[in-house]
Amino acid sequence: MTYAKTTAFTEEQQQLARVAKALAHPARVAIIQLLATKQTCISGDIAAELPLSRTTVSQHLQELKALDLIRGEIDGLTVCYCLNVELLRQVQQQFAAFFTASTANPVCTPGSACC
Amino acid sequence: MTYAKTTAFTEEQQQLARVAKALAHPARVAIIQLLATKQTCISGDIAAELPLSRTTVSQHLQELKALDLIRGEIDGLTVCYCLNVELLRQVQQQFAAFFTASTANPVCTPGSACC
DNA sequence: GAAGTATGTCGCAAATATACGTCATTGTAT
DNA sequence: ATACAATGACGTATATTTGCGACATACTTC
Repeated sequence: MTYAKTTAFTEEQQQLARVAKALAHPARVAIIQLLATKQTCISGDIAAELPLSRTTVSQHLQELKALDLIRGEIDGLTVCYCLNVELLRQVQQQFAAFFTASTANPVCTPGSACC
Repeated sequence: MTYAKTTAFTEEQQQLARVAKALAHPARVAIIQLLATKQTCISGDIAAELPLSRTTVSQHLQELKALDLIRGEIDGLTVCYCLNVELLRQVQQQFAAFFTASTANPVCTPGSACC
């Protein structure tokens, strides 16, 4: 052990990674885009639009719901899923802050003096 | 087989998911943050700051490099990793567009008439 | 050239993600 | 009540990710 491992990951890093993981599958990206544009957001309708089986889509819905990015409302026999717009805006801020911090003041770029 | 699977995932959805997957691990988030702030970006130094073994960090570096989010320059015995700021800005735009489209005009929110 | 250092690749084990069929539950309609 | 529809939970098979030690390579230094 030539190296000392001093710091663990910050809560901020874990939070960003958690949300990124939720978006790390095309189906979940598609689900959010669907919910943003469709008037109806019934579970079965969502599944019908995706090239995956209904149960698989249901799983993806549960993952998004577990992070509270979407909410599900039971309406009789069907379930209506909606975007948690408020949380999505917060997440957007987090990503924006992360990217801005990463690109704002590049001290080390290819060819620069740092290396 | 009650459902017809008409559409596959768009290239846009896959691209966003690909980048999101790169950010879906705290170590990779931490690496990007490190590269953004440190003057030096030598592989070994990066590994020393993370609570992971050197080989594991090397793997995460390769993953980021595969997406061209970071670049590696061999400088004699050491390797200097730098952010691809240009690409990061593009990615930031992609995420911003995605989130904005998702939150801009919420037709279906909990309690609304859509369900 | 011999010794030492920095790095990436390889192989492996464990954990996690993905996809889907089957089933149980719950509500609707006849 | 009986039959049917929509949904999520469960089990399972396969694929991918994660983490790491051992090794190979390449460069530096003596």
